Amino acid sequence: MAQKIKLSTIAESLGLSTATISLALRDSPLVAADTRERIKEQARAMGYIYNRRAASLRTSRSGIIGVVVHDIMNPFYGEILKAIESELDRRSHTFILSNHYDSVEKQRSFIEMLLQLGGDGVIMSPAIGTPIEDVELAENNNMPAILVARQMEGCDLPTFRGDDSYGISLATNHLISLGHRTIAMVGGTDQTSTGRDRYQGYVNALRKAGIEVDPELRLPGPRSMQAGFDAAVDFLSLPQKPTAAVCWNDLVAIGFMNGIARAGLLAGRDISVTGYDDLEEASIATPALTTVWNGQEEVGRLAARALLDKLADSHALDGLHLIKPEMRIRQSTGPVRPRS
Amino acid sequence: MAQKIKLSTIAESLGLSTATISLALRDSPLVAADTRERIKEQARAMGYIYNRRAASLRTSRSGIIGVVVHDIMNPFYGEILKAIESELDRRSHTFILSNHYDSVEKQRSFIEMLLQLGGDGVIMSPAIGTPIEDVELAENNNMPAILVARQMEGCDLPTFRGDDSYGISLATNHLISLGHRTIAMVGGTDQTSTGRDRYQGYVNALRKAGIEVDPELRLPGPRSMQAGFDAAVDFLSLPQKPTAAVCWNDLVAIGFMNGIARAGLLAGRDISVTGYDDLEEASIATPALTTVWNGQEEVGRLAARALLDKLADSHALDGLHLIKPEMRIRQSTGPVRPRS
DNA sequence: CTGAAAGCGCTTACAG
DNA sequence: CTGAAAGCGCTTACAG
Repeated sequence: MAQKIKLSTIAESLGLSTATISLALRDSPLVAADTRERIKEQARAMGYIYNRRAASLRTSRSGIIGVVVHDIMNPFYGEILKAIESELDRRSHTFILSNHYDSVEKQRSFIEMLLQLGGDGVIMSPAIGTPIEDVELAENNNMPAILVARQMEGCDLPTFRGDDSYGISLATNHLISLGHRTIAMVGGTDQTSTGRDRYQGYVNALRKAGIEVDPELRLPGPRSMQAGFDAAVDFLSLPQKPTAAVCWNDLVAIGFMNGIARAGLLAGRDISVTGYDDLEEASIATPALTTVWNGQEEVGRLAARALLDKLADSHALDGLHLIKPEMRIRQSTGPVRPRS
Repeated sequence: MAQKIKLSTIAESLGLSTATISLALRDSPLVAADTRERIKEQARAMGYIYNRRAASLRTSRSGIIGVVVHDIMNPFYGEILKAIESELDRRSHTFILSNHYDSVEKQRSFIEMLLQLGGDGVIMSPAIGTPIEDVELAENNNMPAILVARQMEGCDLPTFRGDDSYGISLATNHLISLGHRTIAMVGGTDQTSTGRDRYQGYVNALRKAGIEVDPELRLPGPRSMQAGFDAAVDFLSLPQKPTAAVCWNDLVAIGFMNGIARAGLLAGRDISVTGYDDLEEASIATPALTTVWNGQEEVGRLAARALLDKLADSHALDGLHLIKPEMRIRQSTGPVRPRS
């Protein structure tokens, strides 16, 4: 390649100053329209590449937004990210993505890296055990943070997530209305706000229906397809012989349906199964999965907007914003059939 | 927050020069060990944040690597990304991710953005129709590019992908050895090198076995679960009544298995189905999917290493590097059973 | 409407 | 072993 083209290269070639070039390239009305055009044309012709680092050093705005979630390969987060992406894209922000895999260290080093890069803000689904100092690190260094999908105790940051307790009670009530009385809860953990809320929603729904809560019917575990698949074995050997399973999410539910299928059992006929999230895959699964729509796109979109609003420093929308989940009834649930 | 801490803030507080601080923080042996410790301690205490933009402006190295693929939500790319991530992480590079969704424009604006940010290099799975100029744009501006999963004609850049033609012939031969003679190919497009190679591999395997190739048995389409699901309907109404389907990838195959299940047909018993990629989900699917391991982790890891090597400018590994696929036989394929 | 000059926060020869 | 000074490529008051 030839020599590096910079503002001053263009300026010299046109007999103008760098100030004029800089203004013209950013469409400033301070530069005469025809001068502006001439400059832009020349920049194009010379293959000029705007140096954002230099600009950002000067303006202390980088146009970079960080996003860190548990695992981008999980379609639940994928759908949130997609919404964030399309929202940021239209406002020409760059977004930098990272997984934290629930490692607080990995998450912290991401935040530090983002600060070093001069990130304008960060959207995060906090890792389990995130100390409040880690989000304060961002905030204190002028990098506002927005939380998605998970909540943090004692933290007033704008937070967008589904109403898990309510959502899971929809699923539980649906099963109860089909006549199920022995209902297991498969997957999840008490270590996240989501986990606690979902279990609580399940418990509340049972109690309200006058069904005794049996802690042994809870099969906690990871939130993956593989985990659901594995849990099927434990489920089938429970002495209580549950007739239905409220699964933590769609991935667990799909894995679980595959798991019981290996034992010759069909979801919706032999065992009723509900998911959570309403991923694209839910309606394709066989049988089609009864699940709870959890508003991932909504969460992503609102979070991105909240951040951009905060950067444009309009009014801050601190605190929790709950998205109302909705039931999606399909084929994986049906009237109770006693298990032999 | 208080006032911004920079090198000079630390320097003044310690009565040293910024040069010494800068060197000490980067562990230069030019600074006495105890001075170095004192400086680091002070930096920590003051909450100093290294300004990478400033450093990068000076050194013209940013530590940023761009990665752009069709769709990060596709687990095939997800597995490649995971391998790249773990490889880059250990060398403390930041990676910026983007989807191009096969839009050449979106891909180009990503490359331009990366150049503006001073990206050190880019790993890409080129969008359909990517003009050679777009990768040259990167290369000419001193940002080396590495290709993964897809090849570009007339382009000698280091490229890492599976041997698609060979891999699909493994799947086809497996079906032929089970007695299948009427084998459909489901999903895929001629617009990518991968698509052409896979179709060719299928055609070659059939010819070698003396089976006539019937173009109507090809059902091209997108490479998603939904597409496989939809294709099942077309497949079942083919007058040739194929007994087996070579699917473009695991997603298509899983969707396809679900699709035929809706018609009461079981993969492996009624119709034999093969996938491609050997995603984590393949072994969990019911029936477990017979598929072809395509070395995603291998592709990601090698690509990341090749890029880092190129940046450290050791020997360049230009040209095509094929990963040898391997057959994974599970339950979704079985001996031919004539369809009524 | 355009230009001269300072400064963003680093790193790197060059001195000492 | 440490310091003074220039410079990376922009943008932004400030003049004119």
